[in-house]
Amino acid sequence: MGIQERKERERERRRQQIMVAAKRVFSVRGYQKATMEDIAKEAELSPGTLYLYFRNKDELFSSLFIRVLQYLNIRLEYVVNDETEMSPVQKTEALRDAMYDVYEFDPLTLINMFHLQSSDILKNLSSELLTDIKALSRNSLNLMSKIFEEGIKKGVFIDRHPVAFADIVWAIFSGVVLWEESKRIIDGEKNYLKETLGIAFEIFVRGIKTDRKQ
Amino acid sequence: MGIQERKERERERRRQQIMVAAKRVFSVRGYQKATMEDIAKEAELSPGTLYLYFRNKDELFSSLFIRVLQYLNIRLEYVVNDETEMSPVQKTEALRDAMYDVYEFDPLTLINMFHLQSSDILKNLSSELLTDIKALSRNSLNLMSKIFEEGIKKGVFIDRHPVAFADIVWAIFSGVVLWEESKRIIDGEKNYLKETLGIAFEIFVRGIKTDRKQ
Amino acid sequence: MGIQERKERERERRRQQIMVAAKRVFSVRGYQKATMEDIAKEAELSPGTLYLYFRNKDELFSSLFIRVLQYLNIRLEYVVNDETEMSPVQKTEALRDAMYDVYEFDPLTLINMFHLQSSDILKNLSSELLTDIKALSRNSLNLMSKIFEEGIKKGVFIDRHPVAFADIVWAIFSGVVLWEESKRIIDGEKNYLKETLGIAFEIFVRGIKTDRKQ
Amino acid sequence: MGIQERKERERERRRQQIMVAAKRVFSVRGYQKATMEDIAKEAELSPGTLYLYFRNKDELFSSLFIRVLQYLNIRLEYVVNDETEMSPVQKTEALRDAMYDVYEFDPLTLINMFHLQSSDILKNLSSELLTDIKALSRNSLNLMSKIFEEGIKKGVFIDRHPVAFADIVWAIFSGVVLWEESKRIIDGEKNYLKETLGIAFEIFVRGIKTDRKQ
DNA sequence: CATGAATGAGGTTTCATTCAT
DNA sequence: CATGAATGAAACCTCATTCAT
Repeated sequence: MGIQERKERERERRRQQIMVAAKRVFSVRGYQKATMEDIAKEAELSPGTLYLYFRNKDELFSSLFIRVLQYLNIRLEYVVNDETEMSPVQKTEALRDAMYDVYEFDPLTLINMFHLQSSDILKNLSSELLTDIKALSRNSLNLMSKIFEEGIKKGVFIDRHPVAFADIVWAIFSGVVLWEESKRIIDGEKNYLKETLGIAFEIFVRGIKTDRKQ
Repeated sequence: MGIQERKERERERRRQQIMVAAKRVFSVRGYQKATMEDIAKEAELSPGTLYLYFRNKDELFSSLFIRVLQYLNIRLEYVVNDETEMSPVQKTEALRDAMYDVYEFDPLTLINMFHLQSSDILKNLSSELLTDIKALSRNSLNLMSKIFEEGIKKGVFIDRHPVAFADIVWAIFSGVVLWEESKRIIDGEKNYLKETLGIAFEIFVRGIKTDRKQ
Repeated sequence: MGIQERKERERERRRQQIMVAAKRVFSVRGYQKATMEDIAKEAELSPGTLYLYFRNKDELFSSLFIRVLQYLNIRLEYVVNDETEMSPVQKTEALRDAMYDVYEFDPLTLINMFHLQSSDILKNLSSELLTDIKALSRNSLNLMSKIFEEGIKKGVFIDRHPVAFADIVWAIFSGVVLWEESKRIIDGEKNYLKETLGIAFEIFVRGIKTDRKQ
Repeated sequence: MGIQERKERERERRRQQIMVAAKRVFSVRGYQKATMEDIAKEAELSPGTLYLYFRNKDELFSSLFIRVLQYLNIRLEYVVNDETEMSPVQKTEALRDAMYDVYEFDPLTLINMFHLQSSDILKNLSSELLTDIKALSRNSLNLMSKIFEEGIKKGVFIDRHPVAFADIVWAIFSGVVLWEESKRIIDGEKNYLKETLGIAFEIFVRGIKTDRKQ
């Protein structure tokens, strides 16, 4: 391992350290209320150091999205490229589980993604980051739609454009997550994400099957 | 009408005037970027006056939710208490249209409702307001679940707890709105909310019907 | 005096109060080392208040120039439009005295005007302010050149373009001021501006006269 | 050459290397906007290394003045000790050309010299550096005044104290440079330094000659 | 009741300087 | 000697909120 490479690795480690701290702070405080000083303190670094690794607060925030989207893509690819001869319906179940794991991987960053105020944030991103986010988003949509495409081809799912299905899955997922979270906030109750997501997916799959009896 | 009452009425009028202005400003700017001065200017009042009607910015913001929830309840009651002998499936279609109108009534306040940063906001609410929000939310859930209850009773929908269905409808709705909005933000494209919402509802209803042929 | 007018007057008074404070602080500290908080403290106001009257630090700084340039123009017009039948040479003496008074009016703001770092500042000005500064600068050049134009017409001064003369007067003036000031800084000695300026002007006028004997 | 001496020489080379880089960076960016990191990068060194050769940013900045003043002195000595029997008036022309070359040698450091904000800088200098600057300044004044002294002795120039003349030459020079620069900044036009300086000197020389016809 | 000028705490970001390697 | 990552003080500016009129 060259000295160059070691440095690069060290640098990456620091980035991760900061992102982990940022994730925690943003999760607890939300984007606006989280201060760079909070994050620095959480990372046990000085505020100035953060700026050696991230151009500004927006960019630090956004880089967290990338992590989640990357994880999502990995999980989806795993489902799509499955070698074990899963049926289309089984694949939707695997999809559901993948979505659930994505949520568990980083619940609060994910929620922040749906955060509309991010519109302001997105505008200020370096085009580099924005391009990455777009690419990852599109890729995950494409992967999901492949699942439905296959089901349609095999005559198991009704014949609608698979991307529309993928959109709806995304929407259901977002909706369940947000709805559960918002109930949790208002009521202080624990959430039933797994259960609700399960039912929602079941209903969805029932709705797109060509024949009721499996 | 007593003098007391007239005063109260006048006061309410002012509150509404401010809320209308606030809605416009929050919609365009988002919660954080909207300043109290912006809102005051929009309402053609002075900043100080706002504080005579709302304790602080959070409370003003939150009171907008009430408006949306009230509108939602009115629309739902209309569907539930329908006298025209609509079938359960027709009622779900009416429900879909109601949801769509709710979105149109005040798209951005609604989106902000799903806004997790509001978690900070919700914590700072007067318990009075919070109680109102909770009550209205529950009421709308109950109204929705009545539609499904009826469908289940009539054997048209599968036999699951109607509140679960209502939750899912809420989730689909939230998800479609947010997903469409976020795509609109990222791509700068126009949104297809109506279309996507239509397909999602259709799939949902297909999924909960006991038999394919109506 | 209408209420509108009184308010406007009050507002102008505050602006002046801030500018006076700013002038003092910039003079002592220089542009970069002077902080808005320093100025606020000097004006016995809070930092935020400064921003109600000036968009930002640059604009506050630049507005001081306007004051000096306005004073310069007043003095120059007085010399140019003189009714007392001064000879061209006498007018150059009046010009010299005017320049000297301009320096006394606000020595340090004037010095800051020659401040090259202001190049950065000038770029950030509102075009409104920049336009004012340009206009005032040009006007003072024009006024000065009128003095020389008259002398040339009367055959008292050699026939060169009067604006060139005006430029040189400005340059001599700037040069004397800066040179005196820099000597003062390095040596801690008192300055001899009046004397040096007097000699410089005398030499200048001798140099442009068509004939030694007046 | 002892090992001690070689080290010293090596050290001096490094200092020069840094100063050359600093000159370039200060020229482009101005004192405040130039960062130590910029300079380090330009010198292909690390920021820390700069501090092994210069106590701080101010001292690095000021050491540039020395270079300019040294060059000025070399040029002036060349004019004063001329062997080619130049007349006093010709010497003033040579002086003018020398001043012009000084400006070309390092325009922006020179301008920064007139920069009053440097007052803050000068205060923080090591007395060693300050002494050097003073000595070089005085020396150049003395050299210039010798030119005028000779002219006075020969009856070509009027009988005033030669140092006063030297002061005025310095002032005219400073003034022209700054005035030209500030016009360039405001108008974005190219500068006419050579031309303006030429006219100013011509007028100056005309003004101190005892007789119009040479 | 209404005003709106003033407040001042607090946020983001920069950069001269240090010090462990 | 040289490095360069890290520091942290300090600057500018915003804006929710107050209070004298």
